[in-house]
Amino acid sequence: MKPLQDLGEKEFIKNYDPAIYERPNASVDTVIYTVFDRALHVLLVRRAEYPFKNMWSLVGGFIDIHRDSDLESTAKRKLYEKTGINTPYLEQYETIGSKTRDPRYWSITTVYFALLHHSKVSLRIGDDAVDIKWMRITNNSVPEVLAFDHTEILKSCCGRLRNKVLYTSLPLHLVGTTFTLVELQNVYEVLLDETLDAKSFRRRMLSAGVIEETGKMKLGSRRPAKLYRRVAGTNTHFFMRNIEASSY
Amino acid sequence: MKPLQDLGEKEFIKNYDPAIYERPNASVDTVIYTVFDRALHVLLVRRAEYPFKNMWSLVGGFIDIHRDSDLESTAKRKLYEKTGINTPYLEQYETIGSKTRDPRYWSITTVYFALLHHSKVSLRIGDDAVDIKWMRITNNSVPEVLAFDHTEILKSCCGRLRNKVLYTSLPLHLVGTTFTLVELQNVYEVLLDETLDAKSFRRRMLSAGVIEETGKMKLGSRRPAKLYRRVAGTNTHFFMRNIEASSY
DNA sequence: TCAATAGTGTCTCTCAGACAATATATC
DNA sequence: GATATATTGTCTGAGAGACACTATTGA
Repeated sequence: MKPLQDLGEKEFIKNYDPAIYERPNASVDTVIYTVFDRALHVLLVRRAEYPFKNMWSLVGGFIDIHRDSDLESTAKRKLYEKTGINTPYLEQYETIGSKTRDPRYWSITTVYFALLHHSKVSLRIGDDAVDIKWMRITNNSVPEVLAFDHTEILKSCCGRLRNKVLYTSLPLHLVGTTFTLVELQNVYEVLLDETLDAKSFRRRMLSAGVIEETGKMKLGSRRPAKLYRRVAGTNTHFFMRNIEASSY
Repeated sequence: MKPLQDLGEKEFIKNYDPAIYERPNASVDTVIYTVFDRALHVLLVRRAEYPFKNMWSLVGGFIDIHRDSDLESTAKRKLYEKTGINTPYLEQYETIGSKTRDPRYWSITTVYFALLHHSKVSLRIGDDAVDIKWMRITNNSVPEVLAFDHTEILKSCCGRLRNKVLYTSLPLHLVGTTFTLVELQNVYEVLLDETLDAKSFRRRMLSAGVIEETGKMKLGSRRPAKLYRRVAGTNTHFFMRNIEASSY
């Protein structure tokens, strides 16, 4: 006869009652970025309920252990509810967990950030919010006090984004499916809050092998500009050298 | 009289019963790295209980909402239990959460990695393990199947470490409090699995301003070598250019 | 033809790689 | 002095910045 302390794995799991331990509450928040009007914007919702009722917060919510198969599913579900977008660029940023960040309980949130082109978005308020808006972020400062620790999270996440722009092709996800190099450069400039040299910028992007000509031109300004697209199947490019931003 | 649906924040929180929602179970795992015998090593413990009883796993455990004030506290507590070290270099790597990664429940784990010099460590088995060991990692391959999804986590974490070594001064946390440049170079070489040019390496490290001479020498080989230390109060240095590893 | 915007030519600078050369200890 | 290890000198090359220059359109 097996001793009690060695019931075997299946038996152990069957008898395991998770409710006997007090556990933190887990949620997911996503910093949804887009660029328009020559500025970085973040999607915020105004909370419908306590705590922090009526305050603006990041887009997020609890993990629904029946609907969500993994963490990213939670992020995508909430993001889809608010924007109607299914497959944005989504990257896990960090996880914050502490006894004090939520007045109700020991709380964990895993923060993602999403990059998307605003043209694809149709904003929906949903049932956990009373309002939704794009908040303009200027000079890396967040002009509004958000619910929970979201102000802090947003600030550090913007720092991370800004930093990654120095050595990656991430901003490709903030322009449309086709774009001119000037448009792409503008996005880089907005994120870095700094003007870039056109020649260096184009050399860098074109030699990275992440974009290709569509053969079409964008008209409407003076000289028409070549339209590019992302090369299908390429991942984010990591440059060997940073953009040497003057203010760093 | 206030309507029921607007009791106010304090009242709302007082009446909030977290147990009515089914929640994921949250834990923290830490990939504890050190370098000796010209190889990267990771600390593993052999699990005392189901699930995955007797299998090797990363150092980790549940968040104790009464003892741990935040996520990093959990990581530090478990790390201290196993190594006796209080203040290693600790960096959050990623958070994995899914319905399937733990056979018992929807499970989340936040993964940290720690860098330390093995001389400071005194291994202790603790009460959730039956054994503990440094596992040698060769050529970025993990030679053992670990509990849960820890094999996968360890592999990707090693990739991240290796990558960060190309553009940061992280390996400073893998050498002793004083060290020679040759020792530091050796650690870089082990992590990158590649020999580096001494002149380039020294130029890079010395111009970064993160190390300083102690004035002492390390004897014992042929020509004595200058001993350096980390400059107090400096953070990890991010180089503007990567080490141009030949195999990438 | 002019103004505006797109796009190029080309010089310099910095820092990584390559590798020969030098320095300082023990034997 | 021979040898092993630490450390330096210096040339080359890639890719970033600077900036003047050319190209292509609409008005």
